[in-house]
Amino acid sequence: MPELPEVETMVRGIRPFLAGKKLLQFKKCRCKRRPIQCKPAYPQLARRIKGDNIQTVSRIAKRIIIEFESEQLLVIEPRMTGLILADDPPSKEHLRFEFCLEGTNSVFFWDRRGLGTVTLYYKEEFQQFLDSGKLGPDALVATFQQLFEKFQKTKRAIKVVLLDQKVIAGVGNLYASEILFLTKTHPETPANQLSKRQTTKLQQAILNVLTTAIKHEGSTLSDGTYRNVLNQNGSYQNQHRVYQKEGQLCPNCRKERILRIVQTQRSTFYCPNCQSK
DNA sequence: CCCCAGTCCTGCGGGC
DNA sequence: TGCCCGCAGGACTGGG
Repeated sequence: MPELPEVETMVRGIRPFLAGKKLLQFKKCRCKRRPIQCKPAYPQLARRIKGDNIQTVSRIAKRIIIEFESEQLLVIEPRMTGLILADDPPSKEHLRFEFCLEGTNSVFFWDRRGLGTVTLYYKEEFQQFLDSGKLGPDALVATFQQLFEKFQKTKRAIKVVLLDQKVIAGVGNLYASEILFLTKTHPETPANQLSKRQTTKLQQAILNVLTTAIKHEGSTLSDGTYRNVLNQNGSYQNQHRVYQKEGQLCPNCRKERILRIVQTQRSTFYCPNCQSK
């Protein structure tokens, strides 16, 4: 499940294949399944970028941003199982789109569950979206002050708040548990009960966990879905301390076992000893 | 406005 | 052995 580190790894991987290249065609693959959500609808979307030159490839939170010379932005959200591949895809069955490029290999968007989305914006239109506040600050640049102000405004559990993309954008279910373990914070702690000192620690842990995960090219879980653009596994799953470790001894205190609870229909993992209320 | 349950989707694994 | 059901969760929708 691509979160910020996995999407960052994808972006770094496809940049050499896409930046500075002419997009001959953005081709929809023959796929019998329900098509990926596309705005504007295909083929209008493809028509607007056919023959356009790709200038930059970047990332905001869990979104991939491909900027064209025409000042349009193609924004890809991989969501649960979407992958960008510069290699042969794992199965043709779930191929969704092909970037047909001039003088180089194709790049593919592959998505098993098909929950991903593709949206084409005009530059100013995307800026309006960013200004609307629907997306909070990117997790790698969010400041202590931004976090503390938003935490103060809600008594929702901190784990739930970390997943709220309006508060901080880029953290997903996996990294939220890992981050709270590092700061020894109970996941059910009301956000407005976090002190300035605890919030400072949390902000540092967010940076620490996400940048370390980027260095390890993200996490490939047991379902094996996430791969980098060359179809290789990430390795941060080997550094996981609590995520999917229910029943195992806590790697910190080595006394208690990791618990799993459900918060807003999502699993949370924590150590009841290290992360006491 | 705030918050949460439901929804989309497919593949896997447990239980019978 | 094979079928069925529940579960995985990112982000959006609707309703209390």
